Amino acid sequence: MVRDALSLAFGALADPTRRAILSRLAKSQATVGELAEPFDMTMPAISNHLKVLERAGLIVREVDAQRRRCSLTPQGLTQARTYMSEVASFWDDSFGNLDALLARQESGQVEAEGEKADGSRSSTTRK
Amino acid sequence: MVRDALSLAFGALADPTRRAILSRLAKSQATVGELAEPFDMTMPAISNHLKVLERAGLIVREVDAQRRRCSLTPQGLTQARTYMSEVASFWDDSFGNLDALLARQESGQVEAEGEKADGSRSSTTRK
DNA sequence: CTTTTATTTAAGTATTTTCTTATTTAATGG
DNA sequence: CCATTAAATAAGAAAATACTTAAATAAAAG
Repeated sequence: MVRDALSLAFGALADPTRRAILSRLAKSQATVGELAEPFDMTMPAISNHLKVLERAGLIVREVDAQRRRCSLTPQGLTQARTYMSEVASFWDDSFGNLDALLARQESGQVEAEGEKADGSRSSTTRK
Repeated sequence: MVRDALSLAFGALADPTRRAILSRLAKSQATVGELAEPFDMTMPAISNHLKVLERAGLIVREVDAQRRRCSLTPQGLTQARTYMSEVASFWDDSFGNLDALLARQESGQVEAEGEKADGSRSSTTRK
């Protein structure tokens, strides 16, 4: 039940409503009500999405009288991007040249393959 | 039930076992059995994780006799990284760097405001 | 052929997630 | 004070996840 930070961040990003909220917040901060407005969803549902985003370190909420002003925070996103760069370094030049990767992909070139795995025993059922 | 590509990718990344599998595959491709080996989990469980990673466009499986050789594929990861860069552009490089934001946040100043949402009736219950 | 190896599919269950409606908290404004 | 506004919490239901064991498939090896 105590998920690690990366799982929380990626889990939070795995939902279109939450991503839309983040995109909205990338433009400017907003109150809960303002964030809820575009969605056909009740406030408690949005409130819960915001809780998920907050626990993931993607947003922060500051109290302003009876409103909660939400804004983006770098933490969660930074960690997540770092992890992805590590995995992507397999293709990705020297550790993080996204543009180069995008260019390669657009031109349909996918490279990779090459190294062989070592030998190892297998487990069919339980361990 | 038909999730969008980004949700599939982030959802796939939101699990430590699957991330470990990806990290392993970033070193070299491997068979299902080899991938299962480090985990205290049955083969069907791993098989399902691989299915999730495949549907997310993070890995591909090629048949080699009775084994399935798994390797990373850029698609899913690239899309996910692109999305994150967009959100992160709020702070990030070109659009005002991270340090600037941190400074702004530490000093309690949160910028933004400015645009007003249009006439928005609040919805306490349903919409 | 029959057995072994590698992996998937099927079926069932426990847990988590994502919504809902109803209620509560708490600050503002008359 | 009392009504309104803004949001969170509670309780509960439906669906999705992440496992399990058992059985099926399919190629390789004897």
